[in-house]
Amino acid sequence: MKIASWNVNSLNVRLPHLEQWLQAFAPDIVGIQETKLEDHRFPDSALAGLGYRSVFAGQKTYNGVAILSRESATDVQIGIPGFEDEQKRVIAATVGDLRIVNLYVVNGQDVGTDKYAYKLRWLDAVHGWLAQELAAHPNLVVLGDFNIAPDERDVYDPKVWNDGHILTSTAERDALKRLYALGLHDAYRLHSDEAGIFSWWDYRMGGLRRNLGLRIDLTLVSDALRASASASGIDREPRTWDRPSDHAPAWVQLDA
DNA sequence: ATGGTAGGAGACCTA
Repeated sequence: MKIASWNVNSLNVRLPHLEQWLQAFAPDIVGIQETKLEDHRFPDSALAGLGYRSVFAGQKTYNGVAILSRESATDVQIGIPGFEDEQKRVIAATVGDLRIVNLYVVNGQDVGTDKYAYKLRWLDAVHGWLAQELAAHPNLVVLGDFNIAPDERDVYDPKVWNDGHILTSTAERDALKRLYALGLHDAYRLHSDEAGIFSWWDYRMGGLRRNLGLRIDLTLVSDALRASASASGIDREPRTWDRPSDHAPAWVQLDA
């Protein structure tokens, strides 16, 4: 069972890439972020033609999340319960015996801004909710664009990406560690301590060519799933295609 | 990285 996360940066533009990648990689479950599509425009019939069912929560221009799965999804939750938020950043669903939570974490703009404060508030709300989700669903996978690089191995230059920078500030990394403390594990780090493996490269400055990237797209598995997470990685290939998303898919393999 | 590119809306904002 392969489970993946991909920020497509506009599903309208990237649908051909998504279709090509679904056929090549053949994931069982995929969390998509930044669809930037209102629900009536979601291409669910095109994806059904490839064997994937879709649940989604979108809006015009920004944000937008979806879960694609070969098996049907049930108990769909949109947004963080009890947390008022106009931005469509969260969708969760049950697929088979797995609970899947797909997050498009707030970017935060710059440390100290209102958007940064919103990011920390938002992450705090996610923490409280995931504690409840874990209690109800021990087989939990939390995946998405976390907009946090967990540690120095996950950035191309720790001097640039330091405590004063969004995606790497201490408060953001501490918020991620609080999620780990619930009993969630970065699947990639279960099997690799390699540095310089990234999931996002800036469109500017030849970011991909020079490998100036960050690993901010994560798949977290709960304690109960930890032993079955046999492999995890990032599929860099779609980032090399013509007119790509700035993110590559991150994935985890769960054995039965 | 006080810079640059991409997407989408609509004559800037977000990333």
